[in-house]
Amino acid sequence: MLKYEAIARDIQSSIEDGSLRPNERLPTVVELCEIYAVSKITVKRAMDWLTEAGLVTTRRGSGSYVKNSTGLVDDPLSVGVNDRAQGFTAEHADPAEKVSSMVYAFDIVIPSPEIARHLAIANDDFTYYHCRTRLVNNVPITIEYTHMPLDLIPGLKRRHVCASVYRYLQQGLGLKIASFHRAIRAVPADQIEAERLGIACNEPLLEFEQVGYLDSGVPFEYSISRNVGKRYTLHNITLA
Amino acid sequence: MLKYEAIARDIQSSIEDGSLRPNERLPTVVELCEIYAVSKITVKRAMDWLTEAGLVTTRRGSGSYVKNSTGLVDDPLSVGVNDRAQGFTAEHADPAEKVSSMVYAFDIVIPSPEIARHLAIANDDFTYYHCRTRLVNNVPITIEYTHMPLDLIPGLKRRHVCASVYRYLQQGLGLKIASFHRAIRAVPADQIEAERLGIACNEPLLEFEQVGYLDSGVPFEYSISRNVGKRYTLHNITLA
DNA sequence: AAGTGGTCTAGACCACTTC
DNA sequence: AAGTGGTCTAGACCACTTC
Repeated sequence: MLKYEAIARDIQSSIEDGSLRPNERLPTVVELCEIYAVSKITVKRAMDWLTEAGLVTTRRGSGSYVKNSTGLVDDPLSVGVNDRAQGFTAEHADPAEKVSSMVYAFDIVIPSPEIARHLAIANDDFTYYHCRTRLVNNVPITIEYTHMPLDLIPGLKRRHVCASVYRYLQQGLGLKIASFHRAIRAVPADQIEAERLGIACNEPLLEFEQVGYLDSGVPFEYSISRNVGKRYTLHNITLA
Repeated sequence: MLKYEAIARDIQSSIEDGSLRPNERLPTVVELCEIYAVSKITVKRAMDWLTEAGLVTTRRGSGSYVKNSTGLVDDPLSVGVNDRAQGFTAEHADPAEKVSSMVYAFDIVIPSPEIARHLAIANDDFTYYHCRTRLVNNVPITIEYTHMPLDLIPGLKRRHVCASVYRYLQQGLGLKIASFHRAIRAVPADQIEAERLGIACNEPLLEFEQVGYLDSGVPFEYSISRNVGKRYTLHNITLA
C-alpha cells in the first residue's frame, strides 16, 4: 500500500474509534512526519485524502482539525466517495444485496448524431444499444439506456448485459475505465418506465446522463440512467 | 499564482484553442519539466488538476492524453467543477443573470433533534431558520429551507437573507466556508412548493440535503434546497 | 531494454495565524 | 517572534508499458 494511503487510513481509524474527537486538532505536520517517519509531502497527501473524504479540514498557519460531521454522507472511504463510478454491480457488492437485471433490448444500431458526437464516433458508426432495469433484492432501482461503440468492444453478448457489462470490459477485454462526465437532473417517469420500475406515472426519477471514458481518453459509453427517486440517494462531498 | 495552476491553465488553453487535439499525447513529464522549468512533482500536480477538471487522462508507463470529450460537462474550470459550493449568488455571477429572492420566513427557532445533531449543537440551542425561493431573471429555480446556529453567526438580519447570506458570513464575519456534505434525491413538489415555484403539484424536484462546514470543521448550515427539475442541471466529473 | 508516469525524500522557502 | 500548513526543488527509486 502507498505510504500516504496507509497514514490516511490510520488517522481515519483514530477518528472513527474516537481516539481523535470532533473538532480536535491533529498533530502538526512536523509531528506526523516524525510519528510515521515520512517527509512533509507524504503527510500532506494523506491530509488531502482525508480532506476529500470529508473527515478533516486544514487551516494554513493554524493546524488540521477533525470535522464535526454526522452521517449525512456515510462511510466515505470504504467504498469510495464516488458512488456509481465502479458500476451498479460494484456499488451493491454487499452479499446481502442480490443484484439482477431485466433486459428489454440489446441490439446493434446507428445512434443519433448527438450520441455519436458524445462518443466521438462517425455518424455511420454502429453502437451496441441496451435497455435494462437493475434490481436489488428484486426491487427495481434504475432503468438504463446505454450506447457503446461497436468497434471498441468486440464480443459483447446478451449474457454480459444480463450480468455486468463493466466486468466484461475490464476483466474480459482488459480495458480501464477512468472517468465519467455527468449531468444530473430530476425528471418524471413516463408510462413505460413507471410499469417497468413498479411506480406511478410521473413519479420523480433521479436522472444521470453520462459519458464514460477509458484511461486512453476515449469515450466507451453514453448512457442515461433514471433512478427511482424514493429508492436512491446520491452522496457527495464538495470542497469550496 | 501557483506554478502548478499556471501550468495547468496554460495546457488547458492549448486544449481549448486546438493546439492540443483530442486523444493527442501530451509532452512527457520530463519534457514538461524542461518546458516550464519546474520539477516533476509540480508537473504532476498540474496534471492532477487537469485530470480532476476532466480534460486529460494519464496512463502510467504510457503518457498523458487529451480526453475526447464533448460538452456534457461544460467549461469545467472557469467557475469550478463543484457547482453550488460557493452559493447560489456566486453560481449565477453572470451579469446577464439577475438573482433575486422571495423570503417566506426568517425566524429564530429551536430546531428538531435531527437538525441539531447535524449541526453538532445542543438540543436547546437556537438556530436561525429561513425559507426562501431563489429566482434568476424572475424565474423561480429553487426553494431553500435553512438552519444556521445562532451562536455562530451574530447579527444576521433579514436584509442579508434577501441578498446573500454567504456574503455576510464571509465578508461580514470573516468566516471561511470549506466544504459541504450532500445527499441528492429526486422528490415531488408539494402543493405549497408548486405554487411558490410556479409549477404543478408533484412535479420532480432535485433535492439537496446538505450540511456546510467552516474551515474549522464546525457545521454552520443545515439546509434542504429543492430545485425545479426542468430548470436546473447539476454537472459532475467522477474519477474511477 | 528503453521509456513512461507515480511515489517519496530532505530540505528550502513562503503564507498565514497566533494553537 | 514563533509556530503552523503549503509549495516547490533536485533527484532517487519504483511500477508499468512498449510511445
